[in-house]
Amino acid sequence: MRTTQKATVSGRELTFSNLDKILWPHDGYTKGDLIAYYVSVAKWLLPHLKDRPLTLQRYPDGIAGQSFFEKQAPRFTPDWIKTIGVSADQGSRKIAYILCNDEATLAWCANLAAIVLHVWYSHRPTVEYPDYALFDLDPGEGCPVKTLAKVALEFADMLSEIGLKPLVKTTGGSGLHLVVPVAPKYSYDAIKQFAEIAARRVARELPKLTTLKVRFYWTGCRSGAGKRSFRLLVSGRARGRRFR
DNA sequence: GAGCGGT
DNA sequence: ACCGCTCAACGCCAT
DNA sequence: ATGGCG
Repeated sequence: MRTTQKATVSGRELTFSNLDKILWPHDGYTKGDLIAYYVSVAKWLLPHLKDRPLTLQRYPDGIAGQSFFEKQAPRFTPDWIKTIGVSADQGSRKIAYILCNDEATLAWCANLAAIVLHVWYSHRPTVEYPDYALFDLDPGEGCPVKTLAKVALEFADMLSEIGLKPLVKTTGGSGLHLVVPVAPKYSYDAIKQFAEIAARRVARELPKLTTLKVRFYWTGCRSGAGKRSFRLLVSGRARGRRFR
């Protein structure tokens, strides 16, 4: 049986379903908990989502079940939810992405068991122009956090020297992110090229003879994977061989 | 999770 | 009424 | 090559 209940989120009447459905079987957290959590952090989260094309990663059967991604806003999306139509490439059809600009939209997404939210690196109205580049630094096997941090900070220094203002962030996992804000006036392609050059320089200039094993991924463009995204594997095992 | 189309 | 399908698009790995 | 997995 499917239980529903109405609730008002920042002035908007929403219908939630199966609030007691367990999405985290180990911890017992439910879909209701997910919604409550997202609402509770909305004040800090929303600024990062505002006006950015959103892809939902939904887990209707919980984190142990199968997930799926959803770019196109579902047909049943209420009309008060803002969307933005963007085509992946010239000539391909537009996808109407959700813009999660308010608490009610966030709660509505959470009700769809959208545990993970992916946003583009650009926002309306300059949706073709990223406002940051992102380097994902993953520790290779046996790479201690300290080494990873050292590399991140040196990388940041290099970028600072050419006038950028990079930020080093922790991630949910074991890696670090280097976020590099840029003026929204360069294409995804241009930013990608810059990022590749920067990553290659780091690979060249950083101590190779230490047992350093760090991977730099340019997960660049837009959200998650996609035609315009590009991954750079800078350093693998001994003496950085493979490139992609 | 929700809607759709086929049985 | 119920079932099966869709909902991104990569690289990588196994057939 | 093709298909499944993450």
